[in-house]
Amino acid sequence: MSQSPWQPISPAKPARPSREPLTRDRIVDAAMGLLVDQGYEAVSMRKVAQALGTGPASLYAHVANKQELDHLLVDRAAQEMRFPEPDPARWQEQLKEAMREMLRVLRAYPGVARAAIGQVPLGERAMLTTEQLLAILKAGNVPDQAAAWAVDLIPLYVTATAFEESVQRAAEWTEADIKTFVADLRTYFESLDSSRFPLTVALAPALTAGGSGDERFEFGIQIITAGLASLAP
Amino acid sequence: MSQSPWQPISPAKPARPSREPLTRDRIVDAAMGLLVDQGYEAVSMRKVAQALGTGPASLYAHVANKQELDHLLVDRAAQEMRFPEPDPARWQEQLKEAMREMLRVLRAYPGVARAAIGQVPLGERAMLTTEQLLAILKAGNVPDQAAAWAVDLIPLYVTATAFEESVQRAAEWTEADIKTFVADLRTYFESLDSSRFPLTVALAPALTAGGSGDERFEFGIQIITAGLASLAP
DNA sequence: ACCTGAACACCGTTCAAGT
DNA sequence: ACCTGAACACCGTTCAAGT
Repeated sequence: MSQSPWQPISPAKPARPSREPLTRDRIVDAAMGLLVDQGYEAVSMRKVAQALGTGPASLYAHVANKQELDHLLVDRAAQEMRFPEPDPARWQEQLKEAMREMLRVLRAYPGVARAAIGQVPLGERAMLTTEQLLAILKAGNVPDQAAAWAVDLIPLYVTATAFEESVQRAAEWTEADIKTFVADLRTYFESLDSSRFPLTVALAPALTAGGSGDERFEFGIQIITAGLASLAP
Repeated sequence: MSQSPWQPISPAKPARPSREPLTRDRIVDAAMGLLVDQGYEAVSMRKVAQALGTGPASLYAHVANKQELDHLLVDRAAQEMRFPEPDPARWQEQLKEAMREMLRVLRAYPGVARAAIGQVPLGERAMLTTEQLLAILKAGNVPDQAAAWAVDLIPLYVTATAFEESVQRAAEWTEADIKTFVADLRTYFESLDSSRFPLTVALAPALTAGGSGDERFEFGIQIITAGLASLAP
């Protein structure tokens, strides 16, 4: 080492703001960091800029606007999804595995679902997930038009599910809070006027079952898979 | 007329703010008015207050917060939904009719879907729609647990669909803008590297078909109905 | 009890000015 | 070309003070 280790040649810097130039990637990194440990609400242009030691205006040289940043977050998450190799003999189970994988990643980044909802996924990585879903559907002989609409329906369902969960998470509910809420809800349903709400009263236990969300989700992907299978020759 | 027509007995008022007392209903009326002619983004506590000739703080005596106002808007819309009388012989078609009716109303109040997404519908009118959906499913002999989860899945799908549409509407796209966008999208899909995106390229026409949304929605409700039917004995 | 003005702690985005 | 400070036009919510 010919160079002094305790003092670089370039002039001293204000310690904090590492003077690496701003890039799209650094902005997305910072935004993802905020999202993971403070939730989607914390992902504002101002807070992202602050995390990078600069002002909000600086971001606009690299990102068109907040919406584009949202798109980039979704694409970053899509990157982590891993789908099975299409196998015609197992396509229905594989479709379910793919949907579970999508939900797994959306749960790992709570808040990404909020950025993704109602968004046409045109990022490169998001489009690769579409391609892979199409491959599984084609392996199952689902007709082209049905497959095309299915790759719209599937992310819509999975994202909406993750979004619902993230709303609860944002309220910082613990497992116990949810349990209490579900129990209260059941009592409330049972207490309704049974001449006006006969089925809500009678089905109160079923309506409040599957609180964790996993069973509900399994039901949903079962419905979608069975519905698609009914269209395959 | 014993009273001077040009000067009421009570002291002159600034013409605009009719001094009817604030009520929940008046607040929801004003919010709904804003939502209908300026979109969901215009529904802020401040703008609603302004429309009522008062300040934002005044609303908090009648409405807990913005979230509760959102719930009230959803319930107001739910009130307009009309469902068919359950008929065991026609339950599948009736279920589709019910979903079309839900979408019809959500489209009539563009923006309500944004307030409804990820929200457990606990308003009285919203719960009546749940009750009526349950009735149709029970007419079809769908098992209790499946029916219970279905009344979660169905509004989730319909609301997510309406939400997607409302995002486009909020961007103030005309019919022609959408046509152009879809055409560009198709060209884009076709131009992709077909070794990485073989199916996206091959299915480009199918992926961009059904731009109006009606065909896509019919596909979705067909999938859901068929999936549920597969669970009925 | 209901209403209000003013304040607090935030947003996204733009723009002229700097380097 | 990239970055910045300051400003613009907004948010939801709270609170002490009024009637």
